[in-house]
Amino acid sequence: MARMGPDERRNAIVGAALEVMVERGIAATTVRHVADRMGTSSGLIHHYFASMDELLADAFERAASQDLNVTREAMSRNHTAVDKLRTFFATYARAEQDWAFQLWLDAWAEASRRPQLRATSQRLNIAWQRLLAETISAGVVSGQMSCADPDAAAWRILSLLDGLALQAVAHRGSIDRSAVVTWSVRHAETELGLADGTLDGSKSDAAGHPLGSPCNRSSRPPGTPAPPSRAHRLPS
Amino acid sequence: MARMGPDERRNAIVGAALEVMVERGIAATTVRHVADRMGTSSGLIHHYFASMDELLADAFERAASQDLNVTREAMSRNHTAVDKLRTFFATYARAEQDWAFQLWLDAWAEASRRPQLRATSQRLNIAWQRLLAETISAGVVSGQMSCADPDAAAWRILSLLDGLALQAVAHRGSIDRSAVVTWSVRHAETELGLADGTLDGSKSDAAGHPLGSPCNRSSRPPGTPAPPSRAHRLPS
DNA sequence: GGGGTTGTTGGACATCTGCGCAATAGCCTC
DNA sequence: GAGGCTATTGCGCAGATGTCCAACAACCCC
Repeated sequence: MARMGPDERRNAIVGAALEVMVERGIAATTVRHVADRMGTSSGLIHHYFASMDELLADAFERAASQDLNVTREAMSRNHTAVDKLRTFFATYARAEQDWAFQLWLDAWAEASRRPQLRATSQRLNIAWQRLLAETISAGVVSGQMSCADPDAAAWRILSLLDGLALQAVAHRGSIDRSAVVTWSVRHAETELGLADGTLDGSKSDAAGHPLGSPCNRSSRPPGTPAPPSRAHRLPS
Repeated sequence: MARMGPDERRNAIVGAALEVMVERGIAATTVRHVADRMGTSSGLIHHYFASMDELLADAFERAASQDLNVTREAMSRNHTAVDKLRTFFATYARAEQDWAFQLWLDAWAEASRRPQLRATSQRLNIAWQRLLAETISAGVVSGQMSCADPDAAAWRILSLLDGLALQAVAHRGSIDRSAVVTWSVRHAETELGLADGTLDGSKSDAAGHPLGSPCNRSSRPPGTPAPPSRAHRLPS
């Protein structure tokens, strides 16, 4: 209906697609659902996106890169590698927000059959790993931590986090949710030669950024005005 | 065409479904594909399975429980907990066979929207964890290894394995395939207070079962006569 | 061999899929 | 206000989807 400029419209489409993807899953998201969500025709979507794969990849990128940027920015406010790592675990969203991590699950599964989505999810996964690896490297240089292979350690820390979150999200009840982060933190401490408790979230002595809760990023699915409405669509 | 008894036919359907699931992914498997694969009509499938969810769950169960049983059986041929663990890593298939692990990826992603599939994948995931946990417990009792919480350690070891395999399968090239098992083994050794190299696969001193390669289970997708054909359908 | 049981067929049903295209409607410039 | 640019429509296309059901055919028992 409302006539928009190309950038604005593209943005609106990506936003609507993201909402649908959160509700129905990446695999079940269709052009018509996205169009209905925006209140426009389905032809419009194909005017801006050459294929469904491209749209899904762009929408996933928005959700995932936003999470990454929030964490990256929060970490940049810390000065020492240990503080940065503590912030990393404190702001790590995937493990805490089902809708965001379910998106990752969908992306990993779909990756083998949607080239553009795979490229995006791989790029972002590597970005997460590099963020960790660079922090670890800095910590080694500064002498705060010890690690023979920061690159490998980063993959292990991230993979344990993902593997545990996977169980918590896909199989509710198998693993206590708090254990996902607790265990990952403990593993990181061991891996990096840090004393037990060094990376625990409670002692957030970093700069005075107002992190009320451990989850500081967009705590609701995109476009969802209030949490209750999501409970309808995604009954736990 | 050929008239079969109920058990035989149900079995044939599950087998055909599994082939299609491996080729096209769980989400893209349809009744007609399965029927075509068997050379029968599509109506026949619904005569034996009330819904698609039920069929997918049964087929996934066959693939996953077979892998579990092979590993369990191989481990039972060892006498010490350390030997059992070594066999566990040596026969762990998910990390090595893309088609099997891709099935797990699909199942985890689909779990939130297919109740029966979720129940099955959760049950089997827990079975894997218990297999590990019980072995660790036995090792602690025998004094071979030390571990304050075998149950939690089992989840961590399994999750790191899954998290690493996830990257190797979904994002080919991110992680060296051999690192998936190597890193997991090292982590398990640290977690259980074992000396480095204790769980390495090369020193397979167990009973004389003919394990030519580290992968001892069904090394090809179900129903696939030769590996080359899979390369066509699942280009790496 | 006849009759009943039951595995199997093949298509109907309504709905959905990604994609493309002519026609339309809104906005900006002159 | 006229003209042109372009965002947007609305439907068509060819095919796929899960589910259901009356009809058919193969088998076994009597």
